[in-house]
Amino acid sequence: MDNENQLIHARKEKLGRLLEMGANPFPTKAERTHKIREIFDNTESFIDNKTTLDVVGRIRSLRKMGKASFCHIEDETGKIQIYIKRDDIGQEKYKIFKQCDLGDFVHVKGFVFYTQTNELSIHAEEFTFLAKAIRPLPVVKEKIEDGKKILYDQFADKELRYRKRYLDLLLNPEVKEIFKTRSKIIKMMREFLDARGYIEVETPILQPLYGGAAAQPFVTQHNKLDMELYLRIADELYLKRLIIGGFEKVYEVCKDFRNEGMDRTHNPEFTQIELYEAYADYNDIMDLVEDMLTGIAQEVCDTVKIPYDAHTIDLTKPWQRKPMLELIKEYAGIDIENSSMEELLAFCKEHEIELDVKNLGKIIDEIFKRFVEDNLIQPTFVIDYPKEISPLAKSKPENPQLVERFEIFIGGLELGNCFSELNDPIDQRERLENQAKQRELGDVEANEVDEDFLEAMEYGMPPTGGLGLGIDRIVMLFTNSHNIKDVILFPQMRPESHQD
RNA sequence: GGGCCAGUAACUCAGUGGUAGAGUAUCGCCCUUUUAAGGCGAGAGUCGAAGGUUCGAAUCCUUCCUGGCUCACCA
Repeated sequence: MDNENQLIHARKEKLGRLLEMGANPFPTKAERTHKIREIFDNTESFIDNKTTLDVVGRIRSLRKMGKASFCHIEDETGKIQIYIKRDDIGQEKYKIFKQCDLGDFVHVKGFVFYTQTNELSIHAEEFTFLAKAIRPLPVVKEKIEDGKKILYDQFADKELRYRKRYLDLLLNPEVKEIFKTRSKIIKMMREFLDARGYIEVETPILQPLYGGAAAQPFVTQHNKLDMELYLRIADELYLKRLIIGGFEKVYEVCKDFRNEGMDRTHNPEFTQIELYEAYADYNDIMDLVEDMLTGIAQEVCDTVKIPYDAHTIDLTKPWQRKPMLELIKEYAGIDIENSSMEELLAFCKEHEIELDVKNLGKIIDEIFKRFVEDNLIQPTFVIDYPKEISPLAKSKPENPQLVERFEIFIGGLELGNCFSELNDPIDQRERLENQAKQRELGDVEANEVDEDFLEAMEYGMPPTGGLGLGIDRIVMLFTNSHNIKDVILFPQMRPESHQD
Protein backbone atom coordinates (compact mmCIF):
# COMPACT_ATOMS: atom_id res chain seq x y z
CA MET A 1 0.00 0.00 0.00
CA ASP A 2 1.71 3.16 -1.12
CA ASN A 3 -0.44 5.52 0.91
CA GLU A 4 0.09 3.57 4.11
CA ASN A 5 0.74 5.73 7.11
CA GLN A 6 4.44 6.52 7.20
CA LEU A 7 4.69 5.65 10.88
CA ILE A 8 3.39 2.15 10.28
CA HIS A 9 5.52 1.85 7.18
CA ALA A 10 8.66 2.70 9.14
CA ARG A 11 7.88 0.09 11.75
CA LYS A 12 7.25 -2.58 9.14
CA GLU A 13 10.63 -1.78 7.65
CA LYS A 14 12.21 -2.33 11.04
CA LEU A 15 10.41 -5.63 11.25
CA GLY A 16 11.99 -6.61 7.92
CA ARG A 17 15.42 -5.55 9.15
CA LEU A 18 15.02 -7.66 12.28
CA LEU A 19 14.32 -10.71 10.16
CA GLU A 20 17.34 -9.95 7.97
CA MET A 21 19.50 -9.73 11.08
CA GLY A 22 18.26 -13.14 12.14
CA ALA A 23 16.25 -11.87 15.11
CA ASN A 24 12.80 -13.30 15.72
CA PRO A 25 10.47 -10.34 16.33
CA PHE A 26 7.74 -12.64 17.70
CA PRO A 27 9.32 -15.49 19.68
CA THR A 28 7.03 -17.96 21.46
CA LYS A 29 8.77 -17.96 24.81
CA ALA A 30 9.76 -15.22 27.23
CA GLU A 31 12.11 -15.69 30.19
CA ARG A 32 11.18 -13.82 33.36
CA THR A 33 12.65 -14.32 36.80
CA HIS A 34 11.29 -11.16 38.42
CA LYS A 35 8.41 -8.80 38.04
CA ILE A 36 9.38 -5.13 38.09
CA ARG A 37 7.73 -4.48 41.42
CA GLU A 38 9.93 -7.14 43.03
CA ILE A 39 13.04 -5.24 41.99
CA PHE A 40 11.94 -2.17 43.90
CA ASP A 41 10.97 -4.32 46.88
CA ASN A 42 14.35 -6.10 47.06
CA THR A 43 16.73 -3.50 45.71
CA GLU A 44 19.42 -3.73 48.39
CA SER A 45 19.91 -7.47 48.26
CA PHE A 46 19.88 -7.45 44.45
CA ILE A 47 22.59 -4.79 44.39
CA ASP A 48 24.68 -6.40 47.14
CA ASN A 49 24.59 -9.80 45.47
CA LYS A 50 24.87 -8.46 41.91
CA THR A 51 21.85 -10.64 41.19
CA THR A 52 21.18 -11.33 37.54
CA LEU A 53 17.56 -10.72 36.65
CA ASP A 54 15.39 -11.55 33.65
CA VAL A 55 12.78 -8.86 33.19
CA VAL A 56 10.15 -8.41 30.50
CA GLY A 57 7.83 -5.60 29.53
CA ARG A 58 6.66 -3.04 27.08
CA ILE A 59 8.85 -0.10 26.08
CA ARG A 60 7.20 3.06 27.39
CA SER A 61 9.99 5.57 26.87
CA LEU A 62 13.05 5.47 24.69
CA ARG A 63 16.20 7.57 24.60
CA LYS A 64 18.49 6.19 21.95
CA MET A 65 22.02 7.55 21.75
CA GLY A 66 25.07 6.61 19.74
CA LYS A 67 26.57 3.73 21.66
CA ALA A 68 24.46 3.56 24.81
CA SER A 69 20.75 4.10 25.35
CA PHE A 70 18.04 4.26 27.95
CA CYS A 71 14.46 3.10 27.92
CA HIS A 72 11.73 2.36 30.43
CA ILE A 73 9.91 -0.91 30.27
CA GLU A 74 6.62 -1.60 31.98
CA ASP A 75 4.93 -4.77 33.14
CA GLU A 76 1.72 -5.13 35.11
CA THR A 77 3.51 -4.32 38.35
CA GLY A 78 5.46 -1.22 37.40
CA LYS A 79 8.03 0.54 35.29
CA ILE A 80 11.83 0.48 35.40
CA GLN A 81 14.63 2.08 33.44
CA ILE A 82 16.99 -0.03 31.35
CA TYR A 83 20.55 1.02 30.53
CA ILE A 84 21.84 -0.71 27.44
CA LYS A 85 25.36 -0.25 26.14
CA ARG A 86 26.80 -1.44 22.85
CA ASP A 87 30.03 -2.67 24.39
CA ASP A 88 28.12 -4.77 26.93
CA ILE A 89 25.66 -6.54 24.66
CA GLY A 90 27.70 -6.52 21.45
CA GLN A 91 27.41 -4.64 18.20
CA GLU A 92 24.90 -7.06 16.63
CA LYS A 93 22.51 -6.99 19.59
CA TYR A 94 22.78 -3.23 19.87
CA LYS A 95 21.79 -2.91 16.23
CA ILE A 96 18.78 -5.08 16.97
CA PHE A 97 17.95 -2.92 19.97
CA LYS A 98 18.05 0.12 17.70
CA GLN A 99 15.06 -1.30 15.83
CA CYS A 100 12.96 -0.83 18.95
CA ASP A 101 10.02 1.55 19.08
CA LEU A 102 7.70 2.71 21.81
CA GLY A 103 5.22 -0.07 22.44
CA ASP A 104 7.48 -3.01 21.61
CA PHE A 105 7.80 -5.88 24.09
CA VAL A 106 11.32 -6.83 25.10
CA HIS A 107 13.27 -9.03 27.47
CA VAL A 108 16.36 -7.85 29.29
CA LYS A 109 18.85 -9.80 31.37
CA GLY A 110 21.04 -7.71 33.63
CA PHE A 111 21.86 -6.40 37.08
CA VAL A 112 20.48 -3.59 39.19
CA PHE A 113 22.29 -0.29 39.75
CA TYR A 114 21.70 3.40 40.38
CA THR A 115 22.40 5.92 37.63
CA GLN A 116 24.23 9.20 38.13
CA THR A 117 20.89 10.87 38.68
CA ASN A 118 20.06 8.21 41.24
CA GLU A 119 17.39 6.31 39.36
CA LEU A 120 17.17 2.61 40.02
CA SER A 121 17.84 0.88 36.70
CA ILE A 122 18.83 -2.40 35.10
CA HIS A 123 22.19 -2.59 33.39
CA ALA A 124 21.50 -4.85 30.42
CA GLU A 125 23.82 -7.72 29.60
CA GLU A 126 21.43 -9.42 27.19
CA PHE A 127 18.54 -8.23 25.17
CA THR A 128 15.77 -10.08 23.28
CA PHE A 129 12.84 -8.93 21.22
CA LEU A 130 9.50 -10.33 22.41
CA ALA A 131 6.98 -8.61 20.13
CA LYS A 132 7.11 -5.78 17.64
CA ALA A 133 4.35 -3.15 17.59
CA ILE A 134 3.75 -1.95 14.05
CA ARG A 135 1.24 0.74 15.02
CA PRO A 136 2.51 3.67 17.08
CA LEU A 137 1.06 4.25 20.54
CA PRO A 138 -0.13 7.78 21.19
CA VAL A 139 2.78 9.72 22.61
CA VAL A 140 2.42 10.71 26.23
CA LYS A 141 5.40 12.16 28.04
CA GLU A 142 5.78 12.74 31.72
CA LYS A 143 8.02 14.73 33.94
CA ILE A 144 8.39 14.49 37.69
CA GLU A 145 8.66 17.89 39.30
CA ASP A 146 8.59 18.38 43.07
CA GLY A 147 7.39 14.82 43.36
CA LYS A 148 4.40 15.56 41.19
CA LYS A 149 3.88 13.91 37.85
CA ILE A 150 3.25 16.28 34.97
CA LEU A 151 1.81 14.74 31.81
CA TYR A 152 2.31 16.14 28.35
CA ASP A 153 0.01 15.35 25.44
CA GLN A 154 -2.11 13.08 27.60
CA PHE A 155 -4.33 10.66 25.66
CA ALA A 156 -7.51 12.54 26.42
CA ASP A 157 -10.06 12.25 23.60
CA LYS A 158 -13.03 10.66 25.35
CA GLU A 159 -14.38 9.04 22.24
CA LEU A 160 -11.05 7.41 21.42
CA ARG A 161 -10.60 6.34 25.03
CA TYR A 162 -13.93 4.49 25.02
CA ARG A 163 -13.51 3.01 21.55
CA LYS A 164 -9.92 1.89 22.12
CA ARG A 165 -10.02 1.02 25.79
CA TYR A 166 -6.78 -0.96 25.51
CA LEU A 167 -4.99 2.32 24.82
CA ASP A 168 -6.87 4.09 27.58
CA LEU A 169 -5.80 1.41 30.07
CA LEU A 170 -2.23 1.60 28.91
CA LEU A 171 -1.90 5.38 28.80
CA ASN A 172 -4.14 6.50 31.66
CA PRO A 173 -3.15 4.46 34.72
CA GLU A 174 -6.04 5.74 36.84
CA VAL A 175 -8.41 3.93 34.46
CA LYS A 176 -6.81 0.63 35.32
CA GLU A 177 -7.36 1.43 38.98
CA ILE A 178 -11.09 1.88 38.41
CA PHE A 179 -11.37 -1.57 36.90
CA LYS A 180 -9.26 -3.15 39.61
CA THR A 181 -11.65 -1.58 42.10
CA ARG A 182 -14.60 -2.90 40.14
CA SER A 183 -13.21 -6.40 40.31
CA LYS A 184 -12.59 -6.03 44.02
CA ILE A 185 -16.14 -4.81 44.67
CA ILE A 186 -17.68 -7.78 42.90
CA LYS A 187 -15.35 -10.16 44.68
CA MET A 188 -16.31 -8.65 48.04
CA MET A 189 -20.01 -8.96 47.26
CA ARG A 190 -19.51 -12.64 46.55
CA GLU A 191 -17.51 -13.16 49.72
CA PHE A 192 -20.09 -11.27 51.77
CA LEU A 193 -22.97 -13.37 50.49
CA ASP A 194 -21.08 -16.66 50.51
CA ALA A 195 -20.23 -16.05 54.17
CA ARG A 196 -23.94 -15.68 54.88
CA GLY A 197 -24.79 -19.03 53.34
CA TYR A 198 -25.86 -17.83 49.93
CA ILE A 199 -25.07 -19.87 46.85
CA GLU A 200 -24.26 -18.41 43.47
CA VAL A 201 -26.35 -19.64 40.57
CA GLU A 202 -26.72 -19.06 36.84
CA THR A 203 -30.05 -18.59 35.09
CA PRO A 204 -30.92 -18.14 31.42
CA ILE A 205 -29.94 -15.03 29.52
CA LEU A 206 -32.00 -16.22 26.55
CA GLN A 207 -35.60 -16.28 27.69
CA PRO A 208 -38.81 -17.20 25.82
CA LEU A 209 -40.65 -14.56 27.88
CA TYR A 210 -39.04 -11.64 29.62
CA GLY A 211 -40.08 -10.17 32.95
CA GLY A 212 -39.01 -8.97 36.37
CA ALA A 213 -38.71 -5.31 35.39
CA ALA A 214 -40.47 -2.70 33.31
CA ALA A 215 -38.29 -2.35 30.25
CA GLN A 216 -38.10 -3.10 26.56
CA PRO A 217 -36.06 -6.16 25.59
CA PHE A 218 -33.62 -7.08 22.87
CA VAL A 219 -35.10 -9.75 20.64
CA THR A 220 -33.16 -12.55 19.00
CA GLN A 221 -33.93 -15.67 17.02
CA HIS A 222 -33.25 -19.35 17.61
CA ASN A 223 -32.90 -20.92 14.18
CA LYS A 224 -33.48 -24.61 14.97
CA LEU A 225 -36.41 -23.98 17.30
CA ASP A 226 -37.66 -21.34 14.88
CA MET A 227 -38.69 -19.03 17.68
CA GLU A 228 -38.00 -15.62 19.07
CA LEU A 229 -36.04 -15.34 22.29
CA TYR A 230 -35.43 -12.32 24.48
CA LEU A 231 -32.25 -11.26 26.20
CA ARG A 232 -33.19 -10.99 29.85
CA ILE A 233 -34.10 -7.62 31.33
CA ALA A 234 -33.89 -9.10 34.86
CA ASP A 235 -33.20 -12.43 36.54
CA GLU A 236 -36.01 -12.12 39.05
CA LEU A 237 -38.50 -14.69 37.83
CA TYR A 238 -35.92 -17.47 37.47
CA LEU A 239 -34.31 -16.80 40.84
CA LYS A 240 -37.76 -16.97 42.45
CA ARG A 241 -38.29 -20.37 40.82
CA LEU A 242 -35.14 -21.45 42.69
CA ILE A 243 -36.58 -20.22 45.99
CA ILE A 244 -39.70 -22.25 45.17
CA GLY A 245 -37.36 -25.17 44.45
CA GLY A 246 -36.01 -25.08 47.99
CA PHE A 247 -32.86 -22.97 47.78
CA GLU A 248 -33.19 -20.47 50.60
CA LYS A 249 -30.46 -18.00 49.68
CA VAL A 250 -29.39 -17.49 46.09
CA TYR A 251 -27.65 -14.78 44.13
CA GLU A 252 -26.52 -14.19 40.60
CA VAL A 253 -24.05 -11.68 39.21
CA CYS A 254 -25.84 -10.96 36.00
CA LYS A 255 -25.59 -9.08 32.77
CA ASP A 256 -29.01 -7.72 31.91
CA PHE A 257 -30.08 -6.05 28.70
CA ARG A 258 -32.54 -3.22 28.20
CA ASN A 259 -33.39 -1.80 24.83
CA GLU A 260 -33.67 1.81 25.90
CA GLY A 261 -31.88 5.12 25.83
CA MET A 262 -28.26 5.56 26.84
CA ASP A 263 -26.99 8.32 29.09
CA ARG A 264 -24.60 8.85 31.95
CA THR A 265 -26.33 6.27 34.13
CA HIS A 266 -27.64 3.83 31.50
CA ASN A 267 -25.84 1.37 29.23
CA PRO A 268 -27.90 -1.13 27.18
CA GLU A 269 -26.10 -4.02 28.83
CA PHE A 270 -25.35 -3.60 32.49
CA THR A 271 -24.45 -5.70 35.49
CA GLN A 272 -26.60 -6.37 38.51
CA ILE A 273 -26.30 -8.58 41.47
CA GLU A 274 -29.68 -10.06 42.26
CA LEU A 275 -30.28 -11.96 45.45
CA TYR A 276 -33.24 -13.72 47.06
CA GLU A 277 -33.55 -14.86 50.63
CA ALA A 278 -36.42 -17.02 51.87
CA TYR A 279 -38.11 -16.01 55.14
CA ALA A 280 -36.68 -12.47 54.88
CA ASP A 281 -38.56 -9.25 54.19
CA TYR A 282 -37.52 -5.87 52.88
CA ASN A 283 -36.38 -4.71 56.32
CA ASP A 284 -33.91 -7.59 56.52
CA ILE A 285 -32.64 -6.73 53.05
CA MET A 286 -32.12 -3.08 54.06
CA ASP A 287 -29.86 -4.30 56.86
CA LEU A 288 -28.03 -6.50 54.40
CA VAL A 289 -27.47 -3.67 51.91
CA GLU A 290 -26.14 -1.40 54.66
CA ASP A 291 -23.75 -4.05 55.91
CA MET A 292 -22.54 -5.00 52.46
CA LEU A 293 -21.94 -1.50 51.11
CA THR A 294 -20.35 -0.06 54.25
CA GLY A 295 -18.04 -3.08 54.32
CA ILE A 296 -17.05 -2.48 50.73
CA ALA A 297 -16.51 1.24 51.34
CA GLN A 298 -14.25 0.55 54.28
CA GLU A 299 -12.20 -1.90 52.25
CA VAL A 300 -12.12 -0.07 48.92
CA CYS A 301 -12.04 3.58 50.06
CA ASP A 302 -10.54 3.03 53.50
CA THR A 303 -13.34 5.06 55.03
CA VAL A 304 -17.12 5.18 55.17
CA LYS A 305 -17.10 8.91 54.41
CA ILE A 306 -16.51 8.92 50.70
CA PRO A 307 -16.17 11.79 48.23
CA TYR A 308 -18.61 11.87 45.37
CA ASP A 309 -18.84 14.82 43.02
CA ALA A 310 -18.95 17.91 45.22
CA HIS A 311 -20.27 15.93 48.20
CA THR A 312 -18.97 13.88 51.04
CA ILE A 313 -21.21 10.90 51.51
CA ASP A 314 -21.42 9.45 54.97
CA LEU A 315 -22.16 5.74 54.85
CA THR A 316 -22.16 5.31 58.62
CA LYS A 317 -25.00 2.99 59.66
CA PRO A 318 -27.93 3.22 60.02
CA TRP A 319 -29.13 4.92 56.84
CA GLN A 320 -32.34 6.87 56.80
CA ARG A 321 -35.44 4.96 55.75
CA LYS A 322 -38.17 7.26 54.50
CA PRO A 323 -41.56 6.54 52.96
CA MET A 324 -41.84 7.74 49.37
CA LEU A 325 -44.93 9.83 50.10
CA GLU A 326 -43.20 11.56 53.00
CA LEU A 327 -40.26 12.51 50.78
CA ILE A 328 -42.66 13.88 48.20
CA LYS A 329 -44.33 15.97 50.89
CA GLU A 330 -40.91 17.21 51.96
CA TYR A 331 -39.48 18.10 48.54
CA ALA A 332 -42.52 18.67 46.30
CA GLY A 333 -44.74 20.13 49.00
CA ILE A 334 -47.76 18.07 48.06
CA ASP A 335 -49.63 15.69 50.35
CA ILE A 336 -50.54 12.81 48.07
CA GLU A 337 -52.71 10.94 50.57
CA ASN A 338 -54.92 13.95 51.19
CA SER A 339 -55.17 15.12 47.60
CA SER A 340 -57.86 14.28 45.08
CA MET A 341 -57.04 12.93 41.63
CA GLU A 342 -58.05 16.32 40.20
CA GLU A 343 -55.60 18.11 42.47
CA LEU A 344 -52.81 15.71 41.55
CA LEU A 345 -53.43 16.13 37.84
CA ALA A 346 -53.51 19.89 38.27
CA PHE A 347 -50.21 19.72 40.16
CA CYS A 348 -48.64 17.75 37.31
CA LYS A 349 -49.95 20.18 34.74
CA GLU A 350 -48.64 23.12 36.70
CA HIS A 351 -45.14 21.60 36.76
CA GLU A 352 -45.30 20.36 33.19
CA ILE A 353 -45.09 16.71 34.17
CA GLU A 354 -46.35 14.69 31.23
CA LEU A 355 -48.20 11.49 31.95
CA ASP A 356 -48.70 8.75 29.38
CA VAL A 357 -50.72 6.62 31.79
CA LYS A 358 -52.93 8.41 34.30
CA ASN A 359 -52.98 6.12 37.32
CA LEU A 360 -52.07 7.13 40.83
CA GLY A 361 -48.90 5.04 40.89
CA LYS A 362 -47.48 6.66 37.78
CA ILE A 363 -48.32 10.14 39.03
CA ILE A 364 -46.54 9.49 42.32
CA ASP A 365 -43.57 8.04 40.48
CA GLU A 366 -43.27 11.04 38.16
CA ILE A 367 -43.54 13.58 40.95
CA PHE A 368 -40.93 11.64 42.91
CA LYS A 369 -38.52 11.64 40.00
CA ARG A 370 -38.97 15.31 39.31
CA PHE A 371 -38.69 16.63 42.84
CA VAL A 372 -36.97 14.10 45.04
CA GLU A 373 -34.37 11.86 43.37
CA ASP A 374 -31.62 14.40 42.79
CA ASN A 375 -31.77 15.46 46.43
CA LEU A 376 -31.01 12.02 47.78
CA ILE A 377 -27.29 12.47 48.20
CA GLN A 378 -26.80 10.86 51.60
CA PRO A 379 -27.79 7.18 51.67
CA THR A 380 -31.56 6.90 51.73
CA PHE A 381 -33.85 3.91 51.58
CA VAL A 382 -36.99 5.15 49.90
CA ILE A 383 -39.67 2.79 51.16
CA ASP A 384 -43.29 1.89 50.45
CA TYR A 385 -44.00 2.37 46.76
CA PRO A 386 -47.40 2.48 45.05
CA LYS A 387 -48.79 -0.89 44.10
CA GLU A 388 -49.50 -0.06 40.44
CA ILE A 389 -45.83 0.31 39.59
CA SER A 390 -44.69 -2.69 41.63
CA PRO A 391 -46.45 -5.78 40.28
CA LEU A 392 -44.08 -8.26 41.97
CA ALA A 393 -44.09 -6.77 45.49
CA LYS A 394 -46.24 -7.67 48.47
CA SER A 395 -48.79 -5.15 49.74
CA LYS A 396 -48.36 -3.53 53.11
CA PRO A 397 -50.82 -5.10 55.55
CA GLU A 398 -51.94 -1.72 56.92
CA ASN A 399 -52.27 -0.04 53.52
CA PRO A 400 -52.89 -2.30 50.52
CA GLN A 401 -52.36 0.58 48.08
CA LEU A 402 -48.68 0.55 49.02
CA VAL A 403 -46.17 -2.30 48.77
CA GLU A 404 -43.20 -3.37 50.81
CA ARG A 405 -40.56 -2.12 48.44
CA PHE A 406 -37.50 0.06 48.70
CA GLU A 407 -35.07 1.70 46.37
CA ILE A 408 -31.68 2.73 47.70
CA PHE A 409 -30.36 6.13 46.59
CA ILE A 410 -26.85 7.41 47.22
CA GLY A 411 -25.27 10.42 45.55
CA GLY A 412 -28.46 10.94 43.56
CA LEU A 413 -27.91 7.52 41.96
CA GLU A 414 -30.56 4.82 42.13
CA LEU A 415 -28.45 1.86 43.16
CA GLY A 416 -30.94 -0.86 43.87
CA ASN A 417 -34.48 -2.07 44.18
CA CYS A 418 -35.98 -4.54 46.62
CA PHE A 419 -39.33 -6.09 47.53
CA SER A 420 -40.86 -8.27 50.09
CA GLU A 421 -41.69 -10.58 47.22
CA LEU A 422 -45.30 -11.26 46.40
CA ASN A 423 -45.89 -14.97 47.02
CA ASP A 424 -49.70 -15.13 46.79
CA PRO A 425 -50.33 -16.76 43.38
CA ILE A 426 -53.90 -15.44 43.11
CA ASP A 427 -52.81 -11.86 43.75
CA GLN A 428 -49.80 -12.32 41.49
CA ARG A 429 -51.98 -13.52 38.62
CA GLU A 430 -54.26 -10.51 38.96
CA ARG A 431 -51.30 -8.13 38.94
CA LEU A 432 -49.67 -9.73 35.92
CA GLU A 433 -52.96 -9.83 34.05
CA ASN A 434 -53.40 -6.17 34.85
CA GLN A 435 -49.91 -5.52 33.46
CA ALA A 436 -50.83 -7.40 30.28
CA LYS A 437 -53.87 -5.16 30.00
CA GLN A 438 -51.67 -2.07 30.34
CA ARG A 439 -49.51 -3.55 27.62
CA GLU A 440 -52.49 -3.84 25.30
CA LEU A 441 -53.31 -0.23 26.10
CA GLY A 442 -49.91 0.76 24.80
CA ASP A 443 -47.51 0.58 27.75
CA VAL A 444 -44.49 -0.89 25.92
CA GLU A 445 -42.74 -1.66 29.16
CA ALA A 446 -45.47 -3.77 30.73
CA ASN A 447 -44.84 -7.52 30.53
CA GLU A 448 -46.88 -10.42 29.23
CA VAL A 449 -48.27 -12.99 31.66
CA ASP A 450 -45.67 -15.66 32.40
CA GLU A 451 -47.86 -18.72 32.96
CA ASP A 452 -44.92 -20.98 33.74
CA PHE A 453 -43.84 -18.64 36.54
CA LEU A 454 -47.37 -18.43 37.92
CA GLU A 455 -47.66 -22.19 37.88
CA ALA A 456 -44.42 -22.45 39.84
CA MET A 457 -45.74 -20.02 42.43
CA GLU A 458 -48.98 -21.99 42.72
CA TYR A 459 -46.94 -24.90 44.07
CA GLY A 460 -46.08 -22.65 47.01
CA MET A 461 -43.44 -19.99 47.58
CA PRO A 462 -42.13 -18.95 51.00
CA PRO A 463 -42.08 -15.34 52.12
CA THR A 464 -38.97 -13.93 50.48
CA GLY A 465 -36.92 -10.78 50.31
CA GLY A 466 -35.38 -10.00 46.93
CA LEU A 467 -32.92 -7.41 45.78
CA GLY A 468 -31.28 -6.13 42.62
CA LEU A 469 -28.22 -3.91 42.91
CA GLY A 470 -26.74 -2.05 39.96
CA ILE A 471 -23.07 -2.92 40.11
CA ASP A 472 -22.00 -0.36 37.52
CA ARG A 473 -23.51 2.47 39.54
CA ILE A 474 -22.04 1.16 42.77
CA VAL A 475 -18.64 1.20 41.08
CA MET A 476 -19.35 4.78 39.97
CA LEU A 477 -20.04 5.73 43.57
CA PHE A 478 -16.93 4.10 45.01
CA THR A 479 -14.59 5.39 42.28
CA ASN A 480 -16.10 8.89 42.14
CA SER A 481 -16.98 8.37 38.46
CA HIS A 482 -19.78 10.36 36.90
CA ASN A 483 -20.48 8.46 33.73
CA ILE A 484 -21.36 4.77 33.52
CA LYS A 485 -19.04 4.50 30.51
CA ASP A 486 -16.12 5.13 32.84
CA VAL A 487 -16.82 1.95 34.80
CA ILE A 488 -17.65 -0.36 31.87
CA LEU A 489 -14.59 -1.62 30.00
CA PHE A 490 -16.24 -1.61 26.60
CA PRO A 491 -19.28 0.67 26.76
CA GLN A 492 -21.78 0.58 23.94
CA MET A 493 -20.87 3.03 21.18
CA ARG A 494 -22.34 3.78 17.78
CA PRO A 495 -20.20 2.59 14.88
CA GLU A 496 -17.87 5.38 13.84
CA SER A 497 -19.35 5.82 10.39
CA HIS A 498 -23.04 5.38 10.48
CA GLN A 499 -25.50 5.73 7.65
CA ASP A 500 -29.26 5.93 7.76
C1' G B 1 -35.55 13.84 21.00
C1' G B 2 -34.11 19.49 22.43
C1' G B 3 -30.05 23.01 23.64
C1' C B 4 -24.81 24.12 23.88
C1' C B 5 -19.80 22.65 22.54
C1' A B 6 -16.20 19.81 19.80
C1' G B 7 -14.10 16.90 15.38
C1' U B 8 -7.32 19.97 11.57
C1' A B 9 -0.73 15.00 11.09
C1' A B 10 -0.02 9.07 15.21
C1' C B 11 -0.95 12.29 20.12
C1' U B 12 -1.94 17.38 22.17
C1' C B 13 -3.45 21.72 19.91
C1' A B 14 -3.14 26.80 17.00
C1' G B 15 -5.20 28.63 12.68
C1' U B 16 -12.53 33.30 11.58
C1' G B 17 -12.29 34.15 3.60
C1' G B 18 -6.21 34.57 0.39
C1' U B 19 -0.12 29.02 -0.68
C1' A B 20 -2.53 24.07 5.82
C1' G B 21 0.87 25.35 11.04
C1' A B 22 3.46 24.18 16.10
C1' G B 23 5.30 20.82 19.94
C1' U B 24 5.83 15.71 20.65
C1' A B 25 6.22 11.31 17.56
C1' U B 26 8.52 9.54 12.71
C1' C B 27 12.82 9.37 9.08
C1' G B 28 18.40 10.69 8.18
C1' C B 29 23.16 12.25 10.45
C1' C B 30 25.87 13.15 15.33
C1' C B 31 25.93 11.64 20.42
C1' U B 32 28.84 5.56 25.85
C1' U B 33 24.71 7.80 32.53
C1' U B 34 19.95 9.93 29.68
C1' U B 35 15.06 11.00 31.64
C1' A B 36 9.47 15.97 28.40
C1' A B 37 17.61 13.76 26.70
C1' G B 38 20.15 17.14 23.21
C1' G B 39 22.07 19.24 18.20
C1' C B 40 21.40 19.70 12.72
C1' G B 41 18.28 18.38 8.64
C1' A B 42 13.81 16.05 6.28
C1' G B 43 9.13 13.92 5.40
C1' A B 44 4.19 13.51 6.98
C1' G B 45 -2.92 16.02 6.16
C1' U B 46 -9.66 13.48 2.02
C1' C B 47 -8.94 20.23 7.91
C1' G B 48 -15.45 14.35 10.26
C1' A B 49 -18.78 13.67 5.31
C1' A B 50 -21.72 15.68 1.34
C1' G B 51 -23.74 19.81 -0.94
C1' G B 52 -23.92 25.28 -1.42
C1' U B 53 -22.15 30.69 -1.42
C1' U B 54 -17.54 32.95 -3.37
C1' C B 55 -12.59 34.73 -8.14
C1' G B 56 -11.04 31.92 -3.75
C1' A B 57 -13.59 27.95 2.00
C1' A B 58 -10.38 24.43 7.50
C1' U B 59 -12.85 29.30 8.08
C1' C B 60 -19.49 31.45 5.85
C1' C B 61 -24.46 28.62 4.88
C1' U B 62 -27.38 23.79 4.68
C1' U B 63 -27.84 18.70 5.67
C1' C B 64 -25.73 14.50 7.71
C1' C B 65 -22.11 11.45 10.88
C1' U B 66 -19.48 10.84 15.64
C1' G B 67 -18.56 12.31 20.55
C1' G B 68 -18.96 15.36 25.14
C1' C B 69 -21.97 18.24 28.57
C1' U B 70 -26.99 19.23 29.70
C1' C B 71 -32.43 18.92 29.68
C1' A B 72 -36.27 15.49 28.54
C1' C B 73 -37.32 10.17 28.24
C1' C B 74 -36.11 5.41 30.61
C1' A B 75 -38.19 1.31 37.34
